[in-house]
Formats: sequence, C-alpha cells, structure tokens
Amino acid sequence: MQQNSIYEIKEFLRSKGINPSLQRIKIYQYLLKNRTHPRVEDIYAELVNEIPTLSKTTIYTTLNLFVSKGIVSKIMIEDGEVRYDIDTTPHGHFKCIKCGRVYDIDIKPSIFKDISTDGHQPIEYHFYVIGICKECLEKEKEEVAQA
Amino acid sequence: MQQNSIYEIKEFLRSKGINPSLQRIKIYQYLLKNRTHPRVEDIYAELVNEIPTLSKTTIYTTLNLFVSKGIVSKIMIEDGEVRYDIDTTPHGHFKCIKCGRVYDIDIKPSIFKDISTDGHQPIEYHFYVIGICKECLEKEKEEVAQA
DNA sequence: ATCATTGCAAACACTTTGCATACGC
DNA sequence: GCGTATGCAAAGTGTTTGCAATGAT
Repeated sequence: MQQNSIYEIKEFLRSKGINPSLQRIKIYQYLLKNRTHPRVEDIYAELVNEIPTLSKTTIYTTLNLFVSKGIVSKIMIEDGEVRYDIDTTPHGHFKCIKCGRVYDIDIKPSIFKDISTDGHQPIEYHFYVIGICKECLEKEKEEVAQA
Repeated sequence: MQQNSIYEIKEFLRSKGINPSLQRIKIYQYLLKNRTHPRVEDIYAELVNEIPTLSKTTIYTTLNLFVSKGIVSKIMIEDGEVRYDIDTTPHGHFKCIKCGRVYDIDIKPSIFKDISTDGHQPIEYHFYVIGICKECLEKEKEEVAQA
C-alpha cells in the first residue's frame, strides 16, 4: 500500500474481511499517516474533529478488530500504556523517557536467530529500548550551551 | 544473597535504605523464593495466609518502593499484565500463550551492542518472546500419542 | 511522643459490555 | 427489512490516594 487513498483503504480492508465503514476507514487512515504509535486517546482527539459523533468505544472495538485480523499490532512498552502500530513486520521500539515519543528501530532478523529460547517454541519476538532520543539529546546540549 | 534467611533479608533491605517491616520482608522473601515473575494477585493470594490483615495496597506500595530502590524490576509483557522480577540483571523473558507462565531467557550482552538505536541514547534494553513453552509442547505430544 | 507503615474505602483511569439507535445493502 | 456498526451509559479491572488506626523506637 503505497498511496493511501480512501479507495485503496476500502479495498484493503475488504480484502481482509473487514467491512469498510467510515469510522474504520478513518482510523486506518490515521494509523497510516501517523506512524507515531498512537494511543486510543491520540486517535480520538484527532478524529473527533472530523467525526463529531465518534466514540472511544468505536475506536477500541475497531482496533481490536484490526489486531485480530493481523493488520495492526498492539504494543505495550510501559505503565500500561497501550499503543498501536500499523507496521506489523518484526522491528523494535525506542521510547524516550523525556518526551515520551516512540520510535521504530531496525532489528536484523539474524539477531532473533541468535537468541536461544531454551527449548521453548518462539512465535513472536518483541524488543524495545528505553532511553533519551536524538531530539531530546540535542535540546539538552543547546540548553547547556546557552547556560 | 545465597541464603535467604529473614536476618539476611533484613540486613539487605536496610542496606538499601528500606525499613524492614514484616510485610516488606515477607514480600521480598516471596519474590526470592518464587522466581516466576508473580503478579500482585499471586503475591497477595499466598501471603494473605501468613498475614491475614495484609492488604493489596501494601503490596502495591511495597513493590513500588522496591522498584524505586532498584532491587526489583517491573515487567510488562502483554494485556496490561504487570509482573515483578527480583532479577534486575539484563535478561529476556519468554511467555507461554498456553499456560501463561513466564520464563527467563539468557541474552548475550553482545546482542545489545549489535542493535543500532539510530542515534538515540539507550538506557535499558527489554526483550521478550511469546510462544509455547517446553512443558506445553510435551503435553501436546502426549495428547497426540494417546489419540 | 513522634514518625513511618499499614490497610480500608474511595477515587481513578482505561477498557469492555449491554443495549437501543442508526446505517447500508 | 435485516444484519451490522455505532455510541451512550454502565460495569469491570487494576492501581493509586486520602486518611485514620496501628506499630516501632
């Protein structure tokens, strides 16, 4: 899916067995455009402007539907903060403790092979890092320079 | 801390600046003995037998204290299920989707070095795998054999 | 007597459920 | 017109907070 026209989203959802209602299309479109691992809160805040009757219930049920169909993944990093990611390919996340943003990080698939799961059968690998992001590091440097 | 006598736990907590109350000692001791990444629920169910007046509030506040002192770590794998781990050294976890148990898995420190965090400054690395554990795989085999 | 810890009850935040309404084919 | 999706309100869950009672020194 390179372009993200409403038409393409409709077709895509249909191909996954999902009835493309307005709300579902808009939520999917939001995830395509905002690859920032948004929370339900974020999606609601933005879309309620376009669809004033939108309820969080619909966002919850829609995201659960997308996850169950395998087109979106649910990510949990910390504090019971649930985020959604339209990129379902194996990759890691970096969460900044200063600004709270979550970035994608590349993980070479070979790394997963190097990890012994001790006789257990792996299905999904999850990896994330907590730290301070590039932008926040820059800001800190500037502040020090100014002082 | 090889042996886990009450005396040693007391000394240990004191050394970390934690006043060793009965509840705190028992909770710490529980974590030492049950290296199964228990939830608040599990700790409560067990300890309420020994301390009938014990409340979950105390478990929550105690665990938060332990985490803030760096002697226990909080792990979140899925579903907003919060677990506590007395092993604060870097390692990964394996969660079985059949039985729900969480196992420790070794992670070679070199793996962390191989991961590019894309210019962000890493502080903590977290790694977990979802799958089916050894025991559940065995059980499945037996069931097939019997059929 | 003082200060910290405990534990009940209430508050909270997030998510799901029940159900009546509205929508689309 | 029928089956599905929506969205309100209520219920449910896990955790924290306010505060009075208790405990330790």
